[in-house]
Amino acid sequence: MEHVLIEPNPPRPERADAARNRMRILEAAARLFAERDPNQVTMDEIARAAGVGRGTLYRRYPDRAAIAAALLDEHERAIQEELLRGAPPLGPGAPPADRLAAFYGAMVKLLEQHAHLVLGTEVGRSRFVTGAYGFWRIHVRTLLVAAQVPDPDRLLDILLAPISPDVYLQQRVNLNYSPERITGALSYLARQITAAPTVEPEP
Amino acid sequence: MEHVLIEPNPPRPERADAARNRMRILEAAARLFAERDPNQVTMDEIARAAGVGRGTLYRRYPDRAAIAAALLDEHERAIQEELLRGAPPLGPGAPPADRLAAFYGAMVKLLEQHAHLVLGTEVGRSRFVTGAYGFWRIHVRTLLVAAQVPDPDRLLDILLAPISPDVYLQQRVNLNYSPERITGALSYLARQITAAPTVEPEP
DNA sequence: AGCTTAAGCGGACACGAAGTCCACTTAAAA
DNA sequence: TTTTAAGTGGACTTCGTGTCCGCTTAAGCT
Repeated sequence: MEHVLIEPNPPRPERADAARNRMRILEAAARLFAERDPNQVTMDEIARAAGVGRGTLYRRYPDRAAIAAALLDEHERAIQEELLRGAPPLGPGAPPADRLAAFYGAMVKLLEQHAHLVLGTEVGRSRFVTGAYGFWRIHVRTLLVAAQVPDPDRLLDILLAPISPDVYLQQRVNLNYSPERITGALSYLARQITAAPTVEPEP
Repeated sequence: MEHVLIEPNPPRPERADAARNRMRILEAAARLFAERDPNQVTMDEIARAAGVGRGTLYRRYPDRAAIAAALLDEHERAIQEELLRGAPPLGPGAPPADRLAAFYGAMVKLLEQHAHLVLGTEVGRSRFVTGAYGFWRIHVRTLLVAAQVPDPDRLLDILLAPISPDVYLQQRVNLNYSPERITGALSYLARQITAAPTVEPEP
């Protein structure tokens, strides 16, 4: 007996018109998201801007968040690649404190360009279930372990909280802080958190 | 010439039926918010649960956020009072590191009881424009100044980010961390951030 | 007590967005 | 060319929001 088929559902290649429409949708959505608060952009608008029917849009993307996630995907992948195999201090080789600071720097750069999009991906509590969030989490964990921070797990979500899109926009837009200033603050946080503990942990 | 009237609009006392309905609304909303995700509770539901018409509800509260804010108000006031005039380490008198840790502890306690409500107050980016947020901000600033942290302002929103309701619920519900563990992590953060800087600031 | 007035009330209504459904079209394999 | 099913698009249903306006009633005045 021979297993010719291993994949449970052999994925048919995408049809030509489907691919064309997918591109149209992504382009139209990118444009709309850029010029306005993504959460105010309606699915209908995106469909019309893409020259596509509602049904077509919903076929692939169940909501705005899915579209924003698709648009964000490549940028996030690029950073993930650099974290794993790029040059220090972002990639391996530098001390944990420097790498953590560099990670924050990369996230600020990402947010500076695409904060709208990241905000657009947030539907309810969705941020934490994204694949990307899990990746950042693991990365930070590795760095904290390397820095010998006690009980690193409890700190992960706390350290990722400041790079949520709304906190970033609060600092950037409402308070008019420069990206450099925010990066500086996060570097400070990175160094202080990876420094030797000031008090002994409970016995 | 004598100023008899200083207040520009002498506020008439609330009418009896109005007061009664306000209480009904608050009670009904508290119940609904407690048993379900506040953002899924509709204004119409609240009105019906309170035995009140839609118009009556909208007269006082323009949206869910306003109701949640009203419900939260007293609790937040209580904490603010303690921060200003309570016993150390929450109130004045203790070292800044301890006070910051105590502040985090108080916020965890608040979130533990009313995370739903705090979540309910969030409509769009509203969190940062609340009066309470401004208060926490000033308080933390005072502590950082006392601890001689360099350029404290840049750190304020970063240090408040971990006590946003969604980050708290992510740790508490999704990850099943105990409140004590979260408090512990935040205490660690408080101590490390107020400790002497590990590297010199830029010249 | 009766009268007056405006705050308060509540339900009907208009509007807009979400999401579904299904008959038609068309790419691509046979 | 025929076949087939993926793909399309727009009409339709459902649901929540917020407003509007005629009626009710608390409370001040005489």
